[in-house]
Amino acid sequence: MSLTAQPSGLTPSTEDYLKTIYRLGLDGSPAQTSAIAESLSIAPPSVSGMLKRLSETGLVEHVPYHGVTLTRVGHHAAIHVIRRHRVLETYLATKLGYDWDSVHEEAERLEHAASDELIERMVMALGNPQYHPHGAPIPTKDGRMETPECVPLTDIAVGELVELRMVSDKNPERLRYLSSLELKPGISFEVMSRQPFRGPINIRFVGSAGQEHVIGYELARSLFCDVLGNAAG
Amino acid sequence: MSLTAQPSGLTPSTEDYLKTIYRLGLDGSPAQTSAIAESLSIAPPSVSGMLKRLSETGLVEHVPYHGVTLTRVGHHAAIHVIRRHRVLETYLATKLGYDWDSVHEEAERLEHAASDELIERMVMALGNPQYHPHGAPIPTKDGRMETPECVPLTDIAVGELVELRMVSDKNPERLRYLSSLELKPGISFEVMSRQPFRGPINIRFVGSAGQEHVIGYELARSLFCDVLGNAAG
DNA sequence: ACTGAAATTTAGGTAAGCATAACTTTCGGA
DNA sequence: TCCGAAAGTTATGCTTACCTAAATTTCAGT
Repeated sequence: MSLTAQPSGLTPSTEDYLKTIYRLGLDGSPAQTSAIAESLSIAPPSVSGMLKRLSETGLVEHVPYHGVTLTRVGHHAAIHVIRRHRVLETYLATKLGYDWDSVHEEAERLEHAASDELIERMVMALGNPQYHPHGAPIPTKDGRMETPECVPLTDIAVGELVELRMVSDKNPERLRYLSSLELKPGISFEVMSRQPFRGPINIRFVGSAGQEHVIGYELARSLFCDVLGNAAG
Repeated sequence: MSLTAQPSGLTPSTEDYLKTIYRLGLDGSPAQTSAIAESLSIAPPSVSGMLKRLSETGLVEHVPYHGVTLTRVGHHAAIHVIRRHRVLETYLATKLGYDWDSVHEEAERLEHAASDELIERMVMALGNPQYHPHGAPIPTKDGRMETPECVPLTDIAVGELVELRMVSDKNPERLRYLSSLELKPGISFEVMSRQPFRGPINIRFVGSAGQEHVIGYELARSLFCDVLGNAAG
């Protein structure tokens, strides 16, 4: 009994920090202390303290007052956690009937407790999936992640025909709302019109029904799409 | 993200203590500090400290120098953890192809992270099982546990015909060994002979093959059986 | 009843992770 | 260039949960 050490050898808290620093660093710039603090709902001084420890263990490169980046080791560990998280989400949604919008919270806890063996067994049971239910890519076991060339809906011009690939939102309410509109990965639609000044975007589903929806700018920023072509063409 | 609090509201450590105190108190006597310490691989003074905290939160009744028992609340929490543990073990073995002997370690970690919703979804997927792969009963959602009237193999007389119900051992090597002898819950055998002074016990499987095995006393203590009747009768 | 070994608790210390309050650094704008 | 707000860090303290060493309590055997 006991031996409640994490399979990864890292603490849950450390894994959460690595994931967050990874995500905030995706644009190429170092992650800021305050952004990490906000993302994890932790006070900034606590983050400073943690960054010091992470830096000492060689997981991150911290330049005081100038943000933090992952080392090669830290990057690898972050990808590993993200793989676990996304496999768990996929498994929960596919095999255990979880709603599309409620898997995140459960996976957030299990990702720290699940061994690699469990994750690989789930991958096998799922038939080696490439994408998870929100459309995000699942990193491979050896730490590579295909980054599909998709673009936020806010960057797509009127008249374009697109396929929704990925919804990068963690708010269950918003996910539920999108789900209620049938805005799930895989669906195709056309951008009908756009209001200026970060205004809402009008879309129409491809197909017989051809329902129209108005999407607020904020929400549209988290809808990533593949461009299929111009509807007029 | 973050919000890595346990679904139960109790810390993993607390849950481990409650499980252990439950198990050690099954014989009706209070659990001793040193027994808890040994079971959890923790130094006795650490256990004393933890018992104080558990006592203050009302989960246990601790009489210093005289052992500890679970309060009603603590008992309920312990059963809850055991249910989670056994459902997880059953699910891992049944649905994800885990070996009979390797589920324990994985369940030991997941039991602290799995929400009630996950556990109930697993129960549904399994078709509401009554027993887990080692034969131990799974407590019901409302905290009741059928205690089958089974007896350790060491208490069974020569000539009795029994069915193996439950293997209460956590050592993977021993479990593997039993597995290799086909000594799994559900199998029936007859007690052929017994050596005195805690000596080994000779058994023969019921059926065409009728293989015989010699079981050491220590091992036999963890094999719990239902008595089916007298083979000679 | 007493005594000594075993069991247990108390005393004091460490590390991880959080917090708040106070200080320091950075950087844009006058 | 300098100044002040914002961002970040240091200082300090808390809780959980572990440790070792030193006291204390219990209890069996005389």
